[in-house]
Amino acid sequence: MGSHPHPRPRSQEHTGDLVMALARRVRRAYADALAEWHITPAQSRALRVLASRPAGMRPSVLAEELRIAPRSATEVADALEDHGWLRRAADPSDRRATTLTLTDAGRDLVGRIEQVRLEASERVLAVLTPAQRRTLHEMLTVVVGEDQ
Amino acid sequence: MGSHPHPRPRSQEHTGDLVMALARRVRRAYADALAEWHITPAQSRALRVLASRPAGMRPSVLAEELRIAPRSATEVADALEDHGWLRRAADPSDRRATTLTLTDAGRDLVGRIEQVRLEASERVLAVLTPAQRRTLHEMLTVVVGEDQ
DNA sequence: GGATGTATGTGAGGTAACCTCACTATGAGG
DNA sequence: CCTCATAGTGAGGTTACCTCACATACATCC
Repeated sequence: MGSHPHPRPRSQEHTGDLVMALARRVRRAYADALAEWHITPAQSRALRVLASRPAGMRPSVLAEELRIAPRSATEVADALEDHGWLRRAADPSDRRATTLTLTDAGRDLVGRIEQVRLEASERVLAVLTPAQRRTLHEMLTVVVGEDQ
Repeated sequence: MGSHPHPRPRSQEHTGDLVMALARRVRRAYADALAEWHITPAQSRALRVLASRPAGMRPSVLAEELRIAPRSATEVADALEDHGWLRRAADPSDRRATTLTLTDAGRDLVGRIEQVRLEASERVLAVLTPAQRRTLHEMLTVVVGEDQ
């Protein structure tokens, strides 16, 4: 079962399908890169969100950022707290609320994750010339750019 | 809470992240397009695989194509059969085996799905010029092209 | 300064789409 | 014919999400 026995034509697929296929490849590369820390993609996304914003984020805001239900953000925060990458604290201004803050270990991890993700991304796109990579990056920025 | 209060810079994200962001958008567009038939993405992928190959495919081959466990292919086939889009039959040459064949309704559905998927894909990429879309398509073909 | 209504985070429990393991029925080779 | 491999599937587990209900706390209006 070593090599696939069907060199199927990719050319009939439309662009959206190619995007999905490439994304699958990138996702796999990312997952491999994250495996050493036993971190899931959702958790790494949460770490990045937390690092990109002032400390003391609320779980509900995290949920909104990750586009998941508030209840699910609690679970992601649980996991990160178990790993010691995040600390919960009471919000002094609202005693119902909790604040989420990265620990030093967590902040450190975000940097290292970003590095291996970047490398994984570059590995996937290595067949393109540098000029093509720039063009691709620009076009994707345009398409993804208009918010929402 | 209507519009997002943070026009965050996308420019710091690397290309792999942009690919993932675009894929999320395409996936959502596809899912919306498929909603009217109550079909999941996995089921639509299965339909396409079945349509792209001679009739009488084995569940194990379907599993391999979809890169899921054989047991999971059984479940996908169950769902498609429940919808009336697929028929199971005994394989005359091997009485352990089952063959999967699209019904007329199933084959018809594949065509209509392909149409709405194409439209969804084009809608997402509409901000690009036709020339840019061609370039993007070519580059993605190259990147995705080398099999495996 | 209570009553009323709303917002926050989380416990409890559900679901979809995958998984592994074990089993039955069948096929293939010595 | 005895052994071993293979095909499909039942049983049950896992993961990452979900909804609903609830305790607590804030906000407002009389």
